[in-house]
Amino acid sequence: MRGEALKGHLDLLLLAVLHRNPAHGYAVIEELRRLSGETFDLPEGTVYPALHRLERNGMIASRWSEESGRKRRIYELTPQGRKALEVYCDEWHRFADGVNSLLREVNVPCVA
Amino acid sequence: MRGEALKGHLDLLLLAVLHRNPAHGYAVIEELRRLSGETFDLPEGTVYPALHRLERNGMIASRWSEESGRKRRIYELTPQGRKALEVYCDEWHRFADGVNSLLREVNVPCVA
DNA sequence: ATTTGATACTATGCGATGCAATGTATATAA
DNA sequence: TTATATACATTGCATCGCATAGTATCAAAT
Repeated sequence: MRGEALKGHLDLLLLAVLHRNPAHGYAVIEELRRLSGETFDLPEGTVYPALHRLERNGMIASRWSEESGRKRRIYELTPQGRKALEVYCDEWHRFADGVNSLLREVNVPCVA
Repeated sequence: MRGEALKGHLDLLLLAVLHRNPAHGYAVIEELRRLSGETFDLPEGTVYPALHRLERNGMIASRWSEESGRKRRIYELTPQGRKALEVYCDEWHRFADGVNSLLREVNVPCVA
């Protein structure tokens, strides 16, 4: 997966994962990989800064957790984040419909 | 449509439009709007530099055309561009499948 | 005849973003 | 005790969409 493909859709993915369950950063990465069918295997340098940004913007909130001596920062959606997720989800569908519509119209010869 | 959503997918869209027919920049913008169901209404500042970049990378080739006194730069796919289009198209489908898979799994409440 | 709007291209620079790279620290298994 | 997986954080680069600004032509409206 080329990196640029993700741009502008990462927030949707992260909010979606956290909508399922509150989780810490490392778990988010794993869940993202698992739930996307191994499609998204994001590096920490991508996910951690993005989580910080989402928290800074009030989309998610975090608390420290210490289970079995391990420090983890647990993130969960705020009400605002829940709303944003719906908006992003709508935008995603309109975007995907637009691309698919175009590809259908021009009859692009995909390998798949 | 948020700008960032487009990132990393613009080349696919442009190559797809030019796969249908050779066209000049302005026409590409109109075709893109029309064929996407009015979803993509891209500014010139987005499309022209992108076309230049695609030409620089050997994906498309251009020639000047002067019909009815109007100077236009007509772009068309190169063989390399045709190949890249197939690759991008594959990547798009994997990407979209990944996102849709995730959204399904987490049961995101889209408005739509 | 002149203004307006659509057509058509070019170039510059900003802001946002994904991520490679690097560093720290702990738990567990070999 | 060495290695591996877990877990977090930060810095800076490269890329990219696009706002902005500028030039020029043609058609239609005033």
